[in-house]
Formats: sequence, C-alpha cells, structure tokens
Amino acid sequence: MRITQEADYALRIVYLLAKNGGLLDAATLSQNAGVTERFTVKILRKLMAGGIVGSKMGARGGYSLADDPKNVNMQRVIEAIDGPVEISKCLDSEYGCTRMGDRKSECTFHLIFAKLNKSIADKMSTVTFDTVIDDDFDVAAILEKF
Amino acid sequence: MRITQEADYALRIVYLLAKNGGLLDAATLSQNAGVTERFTVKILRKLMAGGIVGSKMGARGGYSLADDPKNVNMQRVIEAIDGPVEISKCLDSEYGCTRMGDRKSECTFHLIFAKLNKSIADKMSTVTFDTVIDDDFDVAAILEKF
DNA sequence: ATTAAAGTGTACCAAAAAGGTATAGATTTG
DNA sequence: CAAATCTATACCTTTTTGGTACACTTTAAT
Repeated sequence: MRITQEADYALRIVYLLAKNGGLLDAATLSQNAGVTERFTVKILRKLMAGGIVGSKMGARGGYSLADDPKNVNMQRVIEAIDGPVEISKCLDSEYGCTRMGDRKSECTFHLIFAKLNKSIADKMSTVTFDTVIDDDFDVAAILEKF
Repeated sequence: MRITQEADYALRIVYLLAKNGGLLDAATLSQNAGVTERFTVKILRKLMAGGIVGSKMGARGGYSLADDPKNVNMQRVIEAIDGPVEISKCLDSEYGCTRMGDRKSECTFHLIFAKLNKSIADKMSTVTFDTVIDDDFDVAAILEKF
C-alpha cells in the first residue's frame, strides 16, 4: 500500500514547478528535489506524457507546469508515474474479474475494493497544487475534508 | 498503491474461516481460496502471528479464527501480511521524516500523507468480517459510510 | 504402539518490479 | 558554431514478491 518512491519524487518536482511558476531546468529541479538528475529527467518525461508538465528545448530551456495548478492534484501526479490507483488487481479490467454482482466465493471483495478504491482516489484528487503551494495554506482546511 | 497478492489471498482465507466457524485444514482452505497449499500455509502462519488465526495440531487438526469476526477487519488482515498500511515511506518512523511541523522543501507532503493514510486505514478497519460473511449483507450499508 | 493425518520452522529460489544509469542524438540561444 | 538543454531508447542492479522444499513435531484412530 505504498506509492512508489518515484511518485513521491514526482509530487515534490511538481510542487517546485507549481511554486516557481515559470521554467526550471532539470539540474535545478534535481538539486531542489534531492533526486539524481537522470532520474529527475525520467520522472519529468512521465509527467509530460500525463499532460502535467511541458518543456522548452535548447539552451535556456527547461520544464514548467502544463496546466493550471488548480487542475493538478495528487491523484493525477501519482497516476502519471505509477499508473492507475488500484488497491487490488481484481479491480483491473485487464485482469477481468467480472464477478461484481455475484458475491460468491473468491470475489466477495470486489465491491468492497471498488468502493474503498474510489474513496482513496477521490481524496487524492482533492489535494490540488494551487492549495499546496500556498505558503499560508491551512492544512486543516484541506485535510478536514478527508 | 496495491495490497500484495498475498494479502488479497489472506482476505479470502479469513473469509472462509469466518464463514465456516470451526476448523478447516490447509488443504481445504487452499482448494477453496484457489491458492497452492504451501503458500496457503505460509499465509496462515502470518495470520497466526497477527492473532487472527489459531491452529490445532495433529490428525483432524486445522485452522480457525482466533478472534470474534466482529474484531477482525480488512486493516488487521492486510497488516498481518504486508505490514503497516503506509502510503509513503515518509510516514515510516524508522525512516525518520520528522519535519512534520515544518512544511519546508521536501516535506511539504508529510501532513497530507499522514491524514490521507489515516483515512484509508480507518476505512479499512470499518470492514469487519462479521458483516462480510453475512449472506444478506447490505453492501450499500457498509460502503455508504465510505 | 504404530501409523497416517495434520501442523511447524527454516531456508531457499525464480520472476517481476523498482530504482537508477548510460549513451547517443536533437534543438535552441548567443 | 558552440554551449546549454531537452529527447529517446535501452540497459543494469537491487529489492520485493510469489512461491517451493524439506525435515520435523504433534495428535487421532486403530
């Protein structure tokens, strides 16, 4: 039940980009996030694929948020890195656990997993970066919704 | 963000034991849960270590729940197998992220992780096996609390 | 008592995932 | 053109996961 270390790093990288506003190069992000530069770049590419980050090539280039911070949330960032938030493979449509309506034998847990999963995903999507980068953000205000 | 396959199996094994009430041997549990017998035994040992399951040795022996089904919940079972439910290693006391009150640099996320984690754990502990084994259990009744 | 049917304990192993690195190339600014 | 910076693919190592082997102990039934 852990997000990967890579997703954890990604949250911190997105935080830096959101806080900064403009372009930041990979070296700067690497230093500030405490992640090696190559690994930082790998993470940035996944964030770009997820539409969260954009880049400018060439000298004086760098990375920036590709969307409004209020549209970027924990769920989006984590899913860009780790893939869908799914607490059991029984929720994976590829896996094909279709016994949802039939609470017999081994799939007694399908609906329970599904609802729990939705709850987790919903909470993660509540944490948007416009709030997180606010210096005076009221932790309680975000978290009491949980 | 997944529980392990082993924890998933464990939930189904505990379900069988709770549903049955009395002793069931490893072979029977293995067949009904769809898990190899050796792996079933490995899981049962972790459940015993967590105080969830007890055993009777010798011929006609087997395993049974060691606690009232209403005291056995998803969180307990998952933690007996996978260890503490922690969405980030920053929540692990061994890891020593002590910057909780100091929302600077990389630990901007500590309080957010902590609260989200508590929410997940609380929801898991809501799903107790007395309810799950009830044939007529009202899925909505458990899940709408989520 | 003996034997067969259970559970016990430790250790081992292979595959997959996670975490991280290397190298060669493309683009832009000055 | 040269330096700064991003792009793309592939590779490698370590850890975790999932699962197995084997020798041993306990109990029930005969």
